[in-house]
Amino acid sequence: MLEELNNKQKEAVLYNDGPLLIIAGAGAGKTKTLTTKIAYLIEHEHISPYSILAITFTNKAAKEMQERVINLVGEYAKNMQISTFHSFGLRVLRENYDELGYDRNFVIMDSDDSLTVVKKILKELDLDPKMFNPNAIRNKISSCKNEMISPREYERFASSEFEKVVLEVYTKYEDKLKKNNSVDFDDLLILPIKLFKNNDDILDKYQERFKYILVDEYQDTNQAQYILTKLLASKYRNICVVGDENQSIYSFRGANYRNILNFEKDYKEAKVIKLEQNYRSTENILDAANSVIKNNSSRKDKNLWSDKGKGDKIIYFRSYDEKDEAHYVARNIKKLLDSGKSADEIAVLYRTNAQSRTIEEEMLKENIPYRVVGSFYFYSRKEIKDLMAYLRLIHNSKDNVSLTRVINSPKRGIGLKTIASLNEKADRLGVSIYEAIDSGKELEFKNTIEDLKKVSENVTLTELIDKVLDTTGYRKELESEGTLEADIRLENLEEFKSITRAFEDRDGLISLEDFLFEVSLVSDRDEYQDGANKVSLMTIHAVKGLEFNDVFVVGLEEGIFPHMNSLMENSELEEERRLMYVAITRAKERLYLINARRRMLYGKDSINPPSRFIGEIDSNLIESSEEKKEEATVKINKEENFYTEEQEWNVGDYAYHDTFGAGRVVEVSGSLVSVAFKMPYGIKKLMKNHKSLKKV
DNA sequence: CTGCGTGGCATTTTT
DNA sequence: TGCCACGCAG
Repeated sequence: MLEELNNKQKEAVLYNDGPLLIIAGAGAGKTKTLTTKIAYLIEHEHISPYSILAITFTNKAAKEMQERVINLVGEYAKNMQISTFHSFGLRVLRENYDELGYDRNFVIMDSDDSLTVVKKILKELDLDPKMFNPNAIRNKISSCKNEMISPREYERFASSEFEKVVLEVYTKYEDKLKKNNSVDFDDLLILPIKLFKNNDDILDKYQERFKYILVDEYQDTNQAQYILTKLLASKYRNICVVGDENQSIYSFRGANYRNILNFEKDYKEAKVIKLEQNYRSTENILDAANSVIKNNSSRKDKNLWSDKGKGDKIIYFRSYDEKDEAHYVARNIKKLLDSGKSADEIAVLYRTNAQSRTIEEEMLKENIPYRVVGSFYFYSRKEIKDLMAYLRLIHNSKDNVSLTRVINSPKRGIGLKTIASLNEKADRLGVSIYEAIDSGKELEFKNTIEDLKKVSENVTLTELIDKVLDTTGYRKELESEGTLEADIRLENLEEFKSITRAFEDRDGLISLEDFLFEVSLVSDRDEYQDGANKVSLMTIHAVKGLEFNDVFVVGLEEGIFPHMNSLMENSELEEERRLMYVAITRAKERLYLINARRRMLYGKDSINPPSRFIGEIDSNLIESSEEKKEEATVKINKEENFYTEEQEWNVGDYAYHDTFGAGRVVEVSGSLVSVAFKMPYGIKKLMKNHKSLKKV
């Protein structure tokens, strides 16, 4: 078992007495170390799998880890608990819903549902959603919850008008969820904490059960996850966390990489082991990653190295526009495929989902097999959400969110007015909307659901779905539409049935309850399957933990990557840089960095200077693509026709100069502007309308 | 209540 | 650019 490990990894596997922090750089064999460690605990330390809790970042990672441990020690290992924080929280909740004041059949609301609730509350409060962005409010509520700030506590912080609105919405939001017998994602972490804090005996039970706790991707834990871990580990202190602060990319949803930097303060007796040998990438790629990340200030010292040799240089290509960029990517992927490389080993990475579109079009044109991971994933499609809402309603009729979603879909002549008055009645009587229904077309709807409830007791889940689609008229409505779009929706519903069937094949019968819970926590990344023999298109956030021979990073422009919204705060810029670090370290053999001189953005043409991250890579590691030179000359000639119109300049504007690169206007006088460029150029006086100077 | 058209608008990353 | 909210006519 230990043979395949290096010394550091071995040390990490063998140390099982007390807190352990494993600092593992990208590609340093972290998963291997963790799985071997678990296997070792079971086989050599004779720890019951039942006492082991391992937390991973995705459900898929959990499943893989479990499989690998089973391979090492056999089926016996099935009894261990490997899950994400959220699934673990759900499990605790299902075992203790009563103490927390929920009904057995509570439901989980996804972020879309939460947003719907927030919008609804704004309406009830008669607040203009244009003045108070529902999304921003939802995010604020979520971050409060993740930092364990209750509405009552938030009262002390809320001073601005926006915050006061948040406070009001937050209070109502919590109230509504409870009344709906539903919980949101954040509750899955917070409610267990509440439970443990208020019931020593229950906490003790879980501490006794999970004597060994392992947490992967520790740099991405938020406050709630941190506390949850701490509570569980505080008795036996056998806690092992693994992470890399350079790969912390989720602070926007409350992750705090300092949790990893502070581990040694929390556990004074902690042992620290660094895994610094990278088994994934060539030296050039690693050097590039290191030279980028060293521009960040707060990090633990770490020195990633590889014995794979220098390898190919990093290829940089500056395209004319986003179409040209996509074309370049497609052409080079074609070359790779023609030379016998597998599509599985190629990835195109971008900062924002919106960028996938152009790439996708080009892949279609060039007939390259591809898949887009994430973005518009299966469970967020309208027809799937509708079907899910029906199923939830059958399971828990108090679920007002699901009810309002489907009460008029397919059309039943129940409009906004009817729903509003039902809502009001329900509020008045202190019951759910479902319970408040007693007449009209609504009653027909209610009867349909009642019938389905009875049906659900005697049929399999897959059969139930057919019944739902038929008796509600949902299928019929789609069929009568006859559009291509409707056909796709029908196909998706069939696809959904094959998922439920797979569940049934796996576990025999699956109950509606188990299914709803299982499905509400699948993420888009969980859909990612190996061996599809397709090129992967995904955001850098989605690619974490994966690796490819050839990686194309597109859109490396100021304002896109690093993203516009992160330029003001240094901490946010550093997060973008970590994102760049993650992107680079996905590549095993070849890395392509690409950007566009101009690009359509929000319907407008915009010109962006190259990303600063490119400049941070030692230039001797980079080779400019050959194609660049030919194309660039052609394109530059083209460009000259475009930019001769008057340019208005103001102090503070960002500018881009063909020779001097990115700069910022420091003075405007007459027909001249003074622009501060990066060293060695410094401040230059230039003609306002010169072709070489563009506003960014 | 429903369907259609328009105009205004915001656009990061997601368990 | 594409989505969504809104207003209007049937």
